[in-house]
Amino acid sequence: MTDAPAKAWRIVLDRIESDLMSGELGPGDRLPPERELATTLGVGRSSVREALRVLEVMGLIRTGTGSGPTAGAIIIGTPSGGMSALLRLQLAAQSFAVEDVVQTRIALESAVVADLASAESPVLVDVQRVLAAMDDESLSPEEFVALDAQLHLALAEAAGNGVTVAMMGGLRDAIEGYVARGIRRIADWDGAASRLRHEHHRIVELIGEGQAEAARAAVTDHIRGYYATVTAPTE
Amino acid sequence: MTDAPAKAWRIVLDRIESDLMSGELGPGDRLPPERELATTLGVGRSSVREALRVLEVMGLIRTGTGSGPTAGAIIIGTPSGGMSALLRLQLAAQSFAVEDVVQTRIALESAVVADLASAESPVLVDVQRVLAAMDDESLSPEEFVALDAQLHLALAEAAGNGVTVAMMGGLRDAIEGYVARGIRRIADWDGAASRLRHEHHRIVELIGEGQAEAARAAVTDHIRGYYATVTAPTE
DNA sequence: AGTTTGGTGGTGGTCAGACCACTGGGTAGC
DNA sequence: GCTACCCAGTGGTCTGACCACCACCAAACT
Repeated sequence: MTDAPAKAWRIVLDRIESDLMSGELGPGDRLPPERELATTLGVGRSSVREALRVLEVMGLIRTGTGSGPTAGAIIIGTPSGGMSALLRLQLAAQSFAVEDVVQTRIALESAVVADLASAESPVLVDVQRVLAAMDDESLSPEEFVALDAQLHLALAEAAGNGVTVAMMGGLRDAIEGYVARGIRRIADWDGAASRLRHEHHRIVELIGEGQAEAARAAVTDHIRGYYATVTAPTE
Repeated sequence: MTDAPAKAWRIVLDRIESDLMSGELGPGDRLPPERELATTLGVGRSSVREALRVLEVMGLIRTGTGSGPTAGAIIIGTPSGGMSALLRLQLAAQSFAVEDVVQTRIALESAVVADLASAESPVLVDVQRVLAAMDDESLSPEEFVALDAQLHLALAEAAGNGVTVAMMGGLRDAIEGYVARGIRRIADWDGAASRLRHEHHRIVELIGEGQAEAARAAVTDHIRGYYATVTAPTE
């Protein structure tokens, strides 16, 4: 009873995970060809492919046809892709509520800015660059939203926490559909954009001044107001 | 050039995601049989299986053989495992650092306790139950750690944020291996356990008193101390 | 009648083989 | 020397087949 026959695809997945943890495989390395993996592990090629598909969607590998350096399954760490795919699907399955996603985003991002504000000399060049780009008042709503995503991600990256970056990116991607739908319903877009710009500048300012708690509060209000704006009906 | 031929398995994945978002599919529903999906979408069964495998690993569906209510691919209501699988793999691939995972866990959990402390009358029955169970001094380290995981998860569940619950569970699972390895190296286990017990009680106490900031600080110290204990060498 | 037994159909799980598209390098021809 | 072609290796896909499993049900048995 205890020896449940391991599913073939799980054998492959476990083996690759084990090789990753032992250092046998690392970023940039190429996995053996599917056919070779199949014979080596004693499973069918289709089972190998099922495992590789999981790794691909989770953003661990990138597959390419043909020959040469870009061909084959290559280990490449792109955590954001897998995270957003996971969150988006669970959101679609109604396992997650949009409100919870927003709240979690606040929790993460407020920690990020508080961390940045407490840092000696945070590196905010990317943040400042995006911040300046957003000051262009001729931006379309879509462009503005895209830059907004970049800005918040730049903040997370400045904090230097890869996990938080991935999670924040995933959370934002997951509800991108909701945001895009809400954007078009905003009556006073210029006013809303102006307010968001001001809040962005204020947050970065507070970080620079080292006021962690104030920055945390500002980010909380900013995000909550952002989603209130895009979800609230105009009528 | 613009019409990149969509990969067959992505057709399946997109279709299922679309059906989920439109409400065509929901928790508890059963997906069509693999063979039927294949003919319906005009792809091979192997491609369908690759998509289903992704959904399964992500914790969205559960597959079962035979016939009856447990057979087929069924949409899971409460997701679990997907997040931990993703984080564990990314951790293995060195895309994530353990330190970042710990830091992110602190960000989430401190927000949870602050939220609970600010709540009118948080429902902490589960928390209290686990807390009491952990007072048993005859617990083995393994049992203690398992209960510890339950306690922290119970706190997240009390806050009522499904996303945070999933993320915290995933973060903890992902580094379970590190914890388990570190546990065995602790010389003064009884002392460490005693300290952790005291901190747990203190945190719950602060929540009850509505001291959000103090609870946040206590949780931060608690988690950081926890990982410092299990990662620090005994020598 | 009630019970046991065996069949039956539908499900996922797996494998083997085949073919295609793509890529890069080597080779034959110019 | 240069160009064009062919070739080998890779992932991507489909097809067909077989197995294990399980609920249901009819036939056989008691």
